[in-house]
Amino acid sequence: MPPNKQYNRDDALKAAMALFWRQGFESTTYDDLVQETGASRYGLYGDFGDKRDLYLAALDRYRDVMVTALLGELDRRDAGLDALFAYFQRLGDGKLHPTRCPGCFLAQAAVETANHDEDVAKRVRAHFARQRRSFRRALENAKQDGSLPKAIDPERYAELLVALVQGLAVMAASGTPKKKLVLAVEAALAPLLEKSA
Amino acid sequence: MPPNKQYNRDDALKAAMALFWRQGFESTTYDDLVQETGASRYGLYGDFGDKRDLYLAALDRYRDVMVTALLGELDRRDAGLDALFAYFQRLGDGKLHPTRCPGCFLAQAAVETANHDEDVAKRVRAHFARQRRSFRRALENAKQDGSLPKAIDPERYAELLVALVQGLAVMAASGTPKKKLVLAVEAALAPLLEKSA
DNA sequence: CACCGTTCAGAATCTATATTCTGTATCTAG
DNA sequence: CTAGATACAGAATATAGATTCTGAACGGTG
Repeated sequence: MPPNKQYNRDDALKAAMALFWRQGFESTTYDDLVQETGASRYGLYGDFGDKRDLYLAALDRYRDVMVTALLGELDRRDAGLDALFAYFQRLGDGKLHPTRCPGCFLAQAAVETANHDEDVAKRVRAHFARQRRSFRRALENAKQDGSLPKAIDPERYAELLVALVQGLAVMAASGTPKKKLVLAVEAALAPLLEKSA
Repeated sequence: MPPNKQYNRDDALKAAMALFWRQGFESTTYDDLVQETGASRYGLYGDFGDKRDLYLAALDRYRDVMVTALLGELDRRDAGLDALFAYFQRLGDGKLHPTRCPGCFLAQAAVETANHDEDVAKRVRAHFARQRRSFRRALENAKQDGSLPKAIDPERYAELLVALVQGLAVMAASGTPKKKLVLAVEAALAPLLEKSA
């Protein structure tokens, strides 16, 4: 056919991301990727390099598109408790998952590949750090303006929220019903709402 | 050499568990297992069956030995807040990890293999349910005897703790320093200690 | 001391998979 | 309309890994 490509690089990357996300790195074959992306082997190798390169590109896309959308206003300097609540609202909505993949791609990468692959490990650490920073800043801003109960320590609590999000990802990935996940989130956010009496 | 086996079935299973735990299912080759267990291919196949069978046996051993030891008195009907705190103490100690594998084998299985393999998924679900039950019972017992702040809802909070533990596993597996994990635990347990004023 | 069953190390096999290669169709440019 | 470059599908290659098989070593038994 083609001096003009038959597939779109970004669409292919999106599809590859979804597939890696759903199946993990090792269980996904290059044939799977060719099929799922609708691209040609030739095109994929040309555009992205080998399987691992494509995986890294998929992780980066996840960070840039999915994580960024999820964090939303929580990424801003002036984010407060509202932004934090909105974040967990979005997390539950699942509207950000048009791909219908449960869990978090980066959490999966943390468990499956970060051990073997330093480039993956770097991305995972950076992701956790970003989350931690966002949560902590929101809590500290809230502390400043007095909307946070005295008992809450921003640094500690940010760490708890980071762990919570990874934990939710694990549970979601293995089919825990959403209702239970919502309970966990409620329990985690409740202490932030108490009267600072 | 041998009408008498040269290796011990239980030692081999222990070693296989540690290896799967460290590397995951797909990244672990049968040769790795032969080497690490010190067993012979012949013996391993004879005793356990194929790679997947051995993996399932390793998961079961993890449940029976590691998880059981970690839960400890928290598994008892009359466990209370003390038992809960002791549990998290042990979790941090790492004394239960002679294998020096960070994270939780079952959490890893949840992410890597539960999707593809219903037998793994069953074990993962059962594990979560067991944790959930233990946590919840301890919290409910505490509520009974008045040692739990009114604001805490046992069901919700148990769910949070389950998610927390999985999250800690993810973070530990990807090299988050222990200090941060301790902060998360402190944040999660603090609300259980407040004056029930 | 010979035999026998058991277990061993490692070779052989068979399959799956990543990666590269080939011939061909297609489009654009001149 | 032709040349040339591009991208395609799918074949060829190469490698890795799971599983099975083989000949030999060992210890018990008569």
